[in-house]
Amino acid sequence: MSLPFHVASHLDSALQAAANTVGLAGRGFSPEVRVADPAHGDFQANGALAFAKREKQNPRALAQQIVDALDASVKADFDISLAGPGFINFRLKPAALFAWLQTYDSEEHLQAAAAAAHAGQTWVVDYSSPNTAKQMHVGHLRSAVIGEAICRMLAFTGARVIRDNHLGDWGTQFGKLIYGYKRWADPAALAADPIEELERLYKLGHAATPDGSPELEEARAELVKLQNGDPANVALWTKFSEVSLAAFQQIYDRLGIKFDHNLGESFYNDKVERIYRELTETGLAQESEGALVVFHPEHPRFKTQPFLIRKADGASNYASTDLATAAYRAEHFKADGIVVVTDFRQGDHFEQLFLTVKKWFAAKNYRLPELHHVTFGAVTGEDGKALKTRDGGTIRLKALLDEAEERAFALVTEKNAELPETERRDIARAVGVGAVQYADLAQNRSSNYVFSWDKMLALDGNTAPYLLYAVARIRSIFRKAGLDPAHPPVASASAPETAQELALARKLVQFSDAVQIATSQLRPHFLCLYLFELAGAYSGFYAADKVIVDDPAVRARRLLLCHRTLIVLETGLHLLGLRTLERM
RNA sequence: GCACCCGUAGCUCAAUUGGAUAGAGUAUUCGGCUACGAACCGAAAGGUUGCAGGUUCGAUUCCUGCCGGGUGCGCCA
Repeated sequence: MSLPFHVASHLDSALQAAANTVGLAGRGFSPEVRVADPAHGDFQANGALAFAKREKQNPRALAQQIVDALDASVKADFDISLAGPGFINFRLKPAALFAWLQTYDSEEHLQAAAAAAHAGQTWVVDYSSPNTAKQMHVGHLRSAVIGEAICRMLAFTGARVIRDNHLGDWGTQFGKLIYGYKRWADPAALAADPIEELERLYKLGHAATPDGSPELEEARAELVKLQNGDPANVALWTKFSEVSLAAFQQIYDRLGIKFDHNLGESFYNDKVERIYRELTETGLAQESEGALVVFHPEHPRFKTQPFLIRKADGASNYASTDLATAAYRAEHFKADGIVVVTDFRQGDHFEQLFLTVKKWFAAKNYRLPELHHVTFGAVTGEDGKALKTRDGGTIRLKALLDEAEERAFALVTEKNAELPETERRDIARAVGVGAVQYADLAQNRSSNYVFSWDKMLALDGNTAPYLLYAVARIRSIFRKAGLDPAHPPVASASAPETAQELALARKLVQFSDAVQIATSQLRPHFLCLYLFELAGAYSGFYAADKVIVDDPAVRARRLLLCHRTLIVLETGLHLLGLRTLERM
């Protein structure tokens, strides 16, 4: 007996087949299988209700018919019952739970099983995307953290993932920066903290070039020289990009992020002529007040709110480069899916962009990838307002991560003073940064996110420390028993028996469902919620059932559960971008 | 003015997209370490899901109208 990885879709197919044998084929019956409240079962099928309503049948009788026709293997694996107006409830029998746990016995095997979802597909994920010559601040956190988790989930489910950092590395601000740089650059400061110095020079340049001033004309001239390939200005611009990327990478290293490409706006600067030409010749774009714009007549708002793709002065803007970017990703990377992770305020822009891309690609007969704008809400302080430092300044990402590590270090030292300092520092890095990442991922990304040190570093509740603690406790059992968790002695293990063993096993089997829903909706919080529930089931099991007991059969049975919990927790946390620990 | 997001227990959040008695954590009150990490576990209590209608076997979810908060709407990205 062996169950497929994704039990819910297995049940879905079985129910569909059963429905076909009782004459429902081709009549739009859908089983609607989902994870159930434990009070009712492990999985439930709701499809009989909707179908019976539409066909004016008795839903309960219909459900009974379908259940009767189910394949014998399904009846062998599940206790099946009808409830209420026509719910079909499925509860996995212990032997079936055991079979599943035996099969999925490592991170590699879990991944191999999950890889069917996006096998053979290429997905480009555009996230983080800071502006060069500027510090990364707290506003950049969510895109980086959510984007990386999405990359990992897509890769885990079989996709070839291309991580593309769409840098803001082009535009009018560089004229002012070069203007400031040429007058006031401090070589020592530039060597010590280049971004800090570039920000200072930009502010000076900006202040020195007010609207209508001759200084502003000079700054514009610097920009034109840059755009025309002036060697000195191009060299400066290149230097700005290089030092910026080096600084960004220090942040990315701490967050476990490594981009495949840094194709910023500058990369698309020379690829916009084609956009103007093709959108004009397909009739999508039109001249309006000297600019080139796209209207969408079928849209209530975009029929009058234009999508401006070329400014009246002939210059490109981010609509033009984003259109070129979509084409490049579709053609050069052969993307099946494109995900752009930015805050919700850019919703209008991407809605217009995607509408335009769909019409443009259709008109030219280009293959259209799936297009997803993954949005998220603002990060606020506990007062509900934008997160700021005490004196009202912007919180830098580096400072935020430093503080997370310091707070975590104080906690680890308080709880585990006997560990050597180097290990406590290492633990603090994983716990502190992990707490920041997890707090961001654990809540539905569409709402605003209230930033609270105390909540994210709490050791109970849906937090990184709670999950990392569960991992550390499992590893501790193996360590104390002198066992290698990579090779658990579980050959003589048997099916789960106690209430806590069964509850834990049931939760483990639902991992596939959690990955599926989090990935298909590009919402990592579904995975977080699952991992929290799994860790809770493990803690309940841990408190009730001692693992290292004399009875070899009981011991093997419980070690198997410990081991499978360990791999699922670690796999899940790695998918979220967190590092897991041996001790904490 | 038009549009989008949010509004759920005192607080911070879930609710698998229309399913069963709306769930967790926290705070409060009890109980549990001579068992592998008590950084834990168990229990109690806490709700007119912003308000008012509507759709149907069933609504936190969909529709309409209000009320609050946030955000966006031609040459920044």
